[in-house]
Amino acid sequence: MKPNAFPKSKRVVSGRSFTLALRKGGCAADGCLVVFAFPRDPGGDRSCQPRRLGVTIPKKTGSAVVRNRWKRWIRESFRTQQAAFPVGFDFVVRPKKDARASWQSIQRSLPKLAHKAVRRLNGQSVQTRTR
RNA sequence: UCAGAGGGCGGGGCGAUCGCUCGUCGGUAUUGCACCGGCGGGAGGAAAGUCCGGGCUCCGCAGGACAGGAUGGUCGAUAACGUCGACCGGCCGCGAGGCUAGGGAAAGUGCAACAGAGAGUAGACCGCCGAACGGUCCGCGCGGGAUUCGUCCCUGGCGGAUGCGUGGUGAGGGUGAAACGGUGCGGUAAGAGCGCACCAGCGAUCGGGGUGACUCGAUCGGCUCGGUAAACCCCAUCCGGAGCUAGACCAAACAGGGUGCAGAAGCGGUCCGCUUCGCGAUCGACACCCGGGUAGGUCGCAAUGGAGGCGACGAGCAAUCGUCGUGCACAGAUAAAUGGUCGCCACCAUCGACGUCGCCGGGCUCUGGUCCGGUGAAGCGUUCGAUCGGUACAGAACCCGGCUUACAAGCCCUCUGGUCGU
RNA sequence: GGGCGAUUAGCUCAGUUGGUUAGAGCGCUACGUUGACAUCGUAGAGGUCACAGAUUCGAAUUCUGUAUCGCCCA
Repeated sequence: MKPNAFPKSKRVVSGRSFTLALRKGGCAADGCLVVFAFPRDPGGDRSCQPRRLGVTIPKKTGSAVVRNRWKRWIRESFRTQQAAFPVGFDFVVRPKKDARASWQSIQRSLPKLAHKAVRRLNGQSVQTRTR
């Protein structure tokens, strides 16, 4: 497989995965994006499962054209920098409320937020285990 | 050249690279999913709003009526429409043209604030009038009575004055969005369609034109009979309901039901048996089947298809229709494809050159020009260059016909009015 | 995709057979009361009735279109 390809296996497809990530996943945000991370299969070997991306854009963001632009920019920046993301996680990305889309800011903050979300998820799970 | 009216086109292009989606062919793999490569297709004029009308699908349905909703000049077009075309009437504009829910108010009910005298078979505030009735005053004369013979009183009559009361009036003033036709003459106490003439409007009849809305003309009539139906309402016409998440099919897992004959082997639970072994019964596990149908999937869903486009011919004023031709185009996602980056070009804007043009000044020439300088926001350009400049509105989700709304820059056609020149 | 509803002062709401100058409460401003504040009293400001067009003599109200917001079904 080509390194920069983005087929369906790298996308979050089912509604259940979305709700899982949004409910139980680790969350990180900055001025323009919110990223949720959730491990794909906690029991299995993580390193051989690809990272997956899901984008959710609420209708309040704007017209269909604006929403399409958000989604395409997010997808594109994931596709071009996917090596920089942690392996074996689902990432669900959502635009921050009232944020204005911009190609540069998305590209900059997406991998950073992904790492941050994973870190928070790990800390959270450690806490629940000790409890 | 300025101002304007109507209509149409158009919706940036090419390339590189990294990606997405569908189809197809080949390969890896092969139960399948998947991956790789080649080729081909991949947003719009509004895809939008969901305001109408259809197709299609399911449900309901003997027929009709009521309720409710929609439409509303006429004729036509159409699968249908609240759409389109032509025409008629009304209003606006000098005009080209524009707007028009434009049936019925002499079926019925209702409404009209404030102002005003009065708001619907209305009404007398100011004003005008003094005809009629009453009152008061004056004059005249008749009759009766009294008498001091001067005259006085009473009764009713005639004439005049007054405008006090009862009244007449709808012409004038004033109010209002709206006040029951207009002008003139007659008429009258003053006036008034009270009468007459003409005009406006309404109705009826007759005649001409038109399929029709309607229109033109003549005669007669009552004399005027208002506005609002996007107030209730009446009339005519139309409408069964829901919608592709319609609907059809396949179908894990879990639970349920059924079958597993005879013999043999054999796992677990329970029962028979005092216990063990053994034997037997039964349930489960197991295998197969059944209906319902969840997760999920397939079809619906895309060209032997569509009320498609284009061209020719024909019919029609036109909307549109008919015939023939035409590989001319047509995407199909489903957490939802059509994108990111870069380069070149195009167009626009701004700025600067250059050219041209106008104006001013000067020189030469000697009246035709030419040269130099200055000047120009709101002059021009088949010129050149620059800019981290700008290039709209907007994204298919079953499909069509319309309507409405949004829209950068650019382009084209026809027509009207004015100004200037010839 | 389909079906409903709303928009009036800074905020929450009234406002019906269409009628003069659109109201109420809270808030705001000023003055008074107090040594000062709260409370209280008096006065005042603040409105393109979401926008545009139409009907009407007259529209917040009726009709049509547009915009924004909200709800329901799945």
